[in-house]
Amino acid sequence: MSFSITEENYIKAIFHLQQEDGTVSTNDLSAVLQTKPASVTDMLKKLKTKKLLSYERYKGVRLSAEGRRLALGIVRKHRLWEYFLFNTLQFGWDEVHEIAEELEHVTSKKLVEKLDAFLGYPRFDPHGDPIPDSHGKMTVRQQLNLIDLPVNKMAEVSGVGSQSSELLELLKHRNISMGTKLEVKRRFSFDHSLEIRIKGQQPFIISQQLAQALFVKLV
Amino acid sequence: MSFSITEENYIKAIFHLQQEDGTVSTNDLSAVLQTKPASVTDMLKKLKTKKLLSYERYKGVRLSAEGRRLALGIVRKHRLWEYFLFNTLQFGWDEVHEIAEELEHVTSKKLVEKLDAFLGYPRFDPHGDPIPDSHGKMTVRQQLNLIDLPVNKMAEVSGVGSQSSELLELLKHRNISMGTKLEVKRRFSFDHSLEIRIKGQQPFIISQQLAQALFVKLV
DNA sequence: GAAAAAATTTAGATTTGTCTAAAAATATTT
DNA sequence: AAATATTTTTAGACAAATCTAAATTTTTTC
Ligand SMILES: [Mn+2]
Ligand SMILES: [Mn+2]
Ligand SMILES: [Mn+2]
Ligand SMILES: [Mn+2]
Repeated sequence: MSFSITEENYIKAIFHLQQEDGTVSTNDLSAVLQTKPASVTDMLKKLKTKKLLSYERYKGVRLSAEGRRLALGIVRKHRLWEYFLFNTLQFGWDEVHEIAEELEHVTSKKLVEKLDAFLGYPRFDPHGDPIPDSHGKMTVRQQLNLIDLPVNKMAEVSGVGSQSSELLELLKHRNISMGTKLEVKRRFSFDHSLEIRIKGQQPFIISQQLAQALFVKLV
Repeated sequence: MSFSITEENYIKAIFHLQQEDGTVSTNDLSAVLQTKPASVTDMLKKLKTKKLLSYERYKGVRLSAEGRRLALGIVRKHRLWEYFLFNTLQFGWDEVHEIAEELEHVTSKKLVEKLDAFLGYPRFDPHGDPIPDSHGKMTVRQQLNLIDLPVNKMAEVSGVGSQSSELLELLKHRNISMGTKLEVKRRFSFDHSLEIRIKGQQPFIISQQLAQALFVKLV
């Protein structure tokens, strides 16, 4: 069976929302996909008949095993293309997501496998998110929210919590990117801001919001 | 203004048919695009209102300057992706066209330019067809149909007249590919077959049909 | 230059994915 | 537990791209 780009976008959105919530509501989907709730309801009925998810009126939705498999395939393509755009074509962090949003729908299975091989079977995309392998398995990275990093422990930036261009703009300005080594020097309880020091630079202060959007792993 | 994948496929098909004919008929388009003539008529009316072509009932169709510009952009993307698939990802000759048929619709302008730079600004795709540059200009290669190559003149394969998998299968079997150096040793008027010799191999005979599907340039 | 054949267009219907407005179900307050 | 608010679904409509069947125009044949 094959699926339209629209159907694929729904399945991927449900997959991501499910990570947080378990079951996914019509309104959440409508917000993420920028469509009206009525349209979401129609599509859910359709995807149910295609056995990609379980759905009962007013009860929310969950992917079936088949739906999950499909979602993982799309996420795999999305993240592999992001890796390609960032590492091979030198795109910026903030530019890759939007383009991958289209590339993820290219259907050739063989293309995905060849691209994966060409890139050297990368395990994480430019935002630090894991890339599912051809069986849908992904490495779970034990990463820590920067806000929880103990003082004076050296750590390395390994992920971001959002791909908004606003966040990525700030990170560029602050000179923080994937792999940046840093430690927390001090915590200010007034506004929960943090003083951090990037290896080899002067310390500076970042907001609570920024710290919550960054993930690190100890080194 | 932006265009749907369907609209882009129509514009590209008209562009290719125009190369041969000048003006393009509804039936020709319907054959190439595998749709009914009635559907083609509907789309032509629509593309006319978008100023991509000139069209009058029963008179056939021609791209406008704007339509031509769009077509060249799509052809550029198609052939760059084919080059990428063939040279970077090691796909076979016969596999790249179908995949490029999808990739050509990815919208990012910056992606095309970065891809072009990464590939080293190639001028010909894996089938020997010229790749338009970012201004829509393409190198016209002075190539010769193999059927017209004089006897005992060394030449190099530079293009194929079709991308059917049947042709490409035969070429693979016969060990002929882009850049193969060969000469015509003899011509048989009975069936217009040719005896050719690939540099460093024993001579063998190819059919008229095959010779007509191959383009060469003198070396 | 009619008549017949072929090409093309029109009319009306269908599928997909969307929308608005209104109704129904569920959740939250008081 | 009623009243109110929120969420979700239904009903009916619409644009895009397609189709079939019938009508029209152009081209070819006699
Ligand atoms: Mn997408
Ligand atoms: Mn990502
Ligand atoms: Mn295409
Ligand atoms: Mn080609």
